[in-house]
Amino acid sequence: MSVTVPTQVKDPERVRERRMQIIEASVRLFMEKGFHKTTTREIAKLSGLSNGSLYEYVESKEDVLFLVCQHIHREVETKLRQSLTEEVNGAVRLRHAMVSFLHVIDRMQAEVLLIYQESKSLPPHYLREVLATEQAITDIFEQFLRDGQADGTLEIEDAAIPILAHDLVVNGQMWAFRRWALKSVSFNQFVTQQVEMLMRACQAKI
Amino acid sequence: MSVTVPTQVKDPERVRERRMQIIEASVRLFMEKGFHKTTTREIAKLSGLSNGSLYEYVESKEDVLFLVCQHIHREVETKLRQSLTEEVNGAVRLRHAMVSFLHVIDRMQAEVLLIYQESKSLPPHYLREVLATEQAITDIFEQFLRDGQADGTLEIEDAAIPILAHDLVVNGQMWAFRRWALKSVSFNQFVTQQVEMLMRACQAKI
Amino acid sequence: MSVTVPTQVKDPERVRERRMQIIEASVRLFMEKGFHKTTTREIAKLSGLSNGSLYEYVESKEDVLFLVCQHIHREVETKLRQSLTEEVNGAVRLRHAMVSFLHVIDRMQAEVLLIYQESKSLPPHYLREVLATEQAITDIFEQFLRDGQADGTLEIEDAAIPILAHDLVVNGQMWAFRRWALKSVSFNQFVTQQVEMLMRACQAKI
Amino acid sequence: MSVTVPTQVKDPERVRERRMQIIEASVRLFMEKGFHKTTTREIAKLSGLSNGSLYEYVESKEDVLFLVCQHIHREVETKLRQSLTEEVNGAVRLRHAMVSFLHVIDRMQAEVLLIYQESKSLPPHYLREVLATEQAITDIFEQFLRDGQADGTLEIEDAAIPILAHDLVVNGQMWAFRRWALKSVSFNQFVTQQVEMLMRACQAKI
DNA sequence: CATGAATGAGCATTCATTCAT
DNA sequence: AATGAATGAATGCTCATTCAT
Repeated sequence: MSVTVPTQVKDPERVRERRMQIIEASVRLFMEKGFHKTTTREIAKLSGLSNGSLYEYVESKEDVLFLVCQHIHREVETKLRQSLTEEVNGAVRLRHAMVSFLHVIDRMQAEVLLIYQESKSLPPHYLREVLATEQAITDIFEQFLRDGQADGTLEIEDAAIPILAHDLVVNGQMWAFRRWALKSVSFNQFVTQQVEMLMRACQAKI
Repeated sequence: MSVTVPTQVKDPERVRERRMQIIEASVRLFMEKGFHKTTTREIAKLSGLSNGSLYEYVESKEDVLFLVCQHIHREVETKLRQSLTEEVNGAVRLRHAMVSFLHVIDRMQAEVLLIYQESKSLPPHYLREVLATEQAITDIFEQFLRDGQADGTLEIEDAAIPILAHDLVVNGQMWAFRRWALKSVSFNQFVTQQVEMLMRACQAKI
Repeated sequence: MSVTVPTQVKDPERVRERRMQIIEASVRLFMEKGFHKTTTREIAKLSGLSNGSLYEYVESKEDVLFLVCQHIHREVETKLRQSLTEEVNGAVRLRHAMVSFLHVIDRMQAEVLLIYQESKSLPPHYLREVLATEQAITDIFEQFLRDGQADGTLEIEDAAIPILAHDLVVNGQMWAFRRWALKSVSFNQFVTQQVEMLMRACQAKI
Repeated sequence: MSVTVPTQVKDPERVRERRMQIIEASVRLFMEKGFHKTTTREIAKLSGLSNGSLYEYVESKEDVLFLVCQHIHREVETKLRQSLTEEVNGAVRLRHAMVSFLHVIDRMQAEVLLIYQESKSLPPHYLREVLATEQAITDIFEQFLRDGQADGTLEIEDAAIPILAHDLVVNGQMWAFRRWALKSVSFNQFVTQQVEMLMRACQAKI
């Protein structure tokens, strides 16, 4: 919401465009070699910008990392919210949300992993923002848990809700960051198992 | 198991000693500033070694990171195994294991976080080893799940077991890597909620 | 006199105006941070010009420095000449000139310092011009010394005159470039002492 | 006295040696092209050091400038003090000191000029030190002025003394920083004229 | 075995200047 | 005449690693 990356360039349209190039290039590079092993020269080159131009749209390499994290998070959040339907009751809504979430993560596996691995390299004020977004995603699930609790389709304690919300998110993101261990599990299996597991965990009345 | 870090020094006792110094220094430094922002000079200095000596016990900075990850993992695994009791049935054993695991993670929060954040910087052959240990820890839980399934105290499908084991591990480690979001949750609350949640998820008969 | 700074712009009035903006901005910036640490972007911005426009009125950053030095020198010379009165004899004229000069330097302390510190960064052909102006100022004093020598109110050798003239100028400028050491001396004290000292040095018959 | 430049190297003898190389190279380079236009690469190369080695003996380019200024000042002060003889009275001592000072400046013309032109680029804590040394040199003259005043060989007011001391120093350094204007004056002429002039200014009784 | 000085490739960033619009 | 985005060479500095002593 609040934090923005400064730029020397006045035309906001151009800034958006160029930053998109920068983000796309950086996502690829950071995935391949990580943030630290990627040089600003590589970013510039793959963005189709000159060394100097890169720094017209960004003030530091860390700005690039933030731009990337922010972009990914926005995409995750947007896609997640898009697929949220107005369902009959809390339990069903939660189940749908979880399924949607898993699909988003599957499609954005590499990006989710990137945030997991590199966001710690952000300077504090950017990190705060990224964590806030992470929390915002968690909040979505928290809401559904409360809904289900309220309409009686989920049987959970108040105290459990925030923790459960994090469990939901983390168990979903696991598909990205424990990929190495889940090679033999198909996505469909994963979805089924995780959803059923979580429904049991919340004692869902279907 | 297999992978070892080469050294120039013959006396294995001395190697063990010196590496312990290196590990202790590095854990502190990596926690404070991360792997990339820590210099080998700092590691040497805090280890009480000279720049050159460091490289007698290690061939690269990445060797140090591996030593650190390995050490932490060993400690986690040892502590976890120590606290595993021979309990009556699978469900109870699982519950105890989970509680123990959470205590280990609580005591080693920073170290667990370190592995989460830095292991990606390991060269492939070291990474493989670290992931293998991670899997070994997961396997412990998998075994208890199977035990419980076998003796009927847990009601779970075969296909769910590997995924559930990862859920258990990840939901525990969450205490370390989502610390920022769990500031208002006490450790006891966390333990209670997670354990109960997982028991429900496994449909444990007590 | 001779050297001029090239421009792309035809209308000389506009050139004068814009360059005045450039000079004013640059004086401030050079005083604050020095020539080398001031960027052309800063100059443009504070001048109210765009990056590109700056280069319509100037061909290089060094042109700006020259413009600044020239402007300051002109002001010094003008103010000095304005306050020169037609006095009875050489000694009195010299004394008046010195007093006037010291007042000019006091009022333009920062500017005088700027020339002292930055003119060395001028390209040779500009530097020559600046030194010529510096000499012109010295020449004013030289003339009064000769006048005094001629009318017998100063008792000095021919050979001493050029050196004495420089002494006068330098002992005056000292107020600017040794400010750090003269913190505890008031301007009036300084004037009195320097003037008396120089009168003695020239063996002035009042 | 107080301020020292940090180094990574432990052996103080080696530090002294290497820094001497650095100073000699830098003096040449700074004289030729000025501090800002000299690169650390050039300094390293001419010092016979590698890029990296330079930074074992120095922490920044500005450290080099300080080393250079300090070295020059030390040499000036040493040479000046060496040539100070214990003469009969204040006036004679002052005269001798002035002559010695002028010879030092003549021999170290370029170095004196360097300090005049570049010391402003020093970071504040170094600049303070350099100005302190400059003051120390001035103090030497101040002492002789006081001596002469005390023994009656100089007829000057108390208030005049600090200013006169600065005049002496500045009128001497003029030989270096107004060289361009004194091309036609021989050193001997300069010495004679300046010394006589200053003796008159102090109303010296021989 | 230990030391610590030396190395030099590598990196993020800056900035005077140009030029298409 | 004005604008401001683009350029890219240049620069100060870092740091993992080596190696002579």
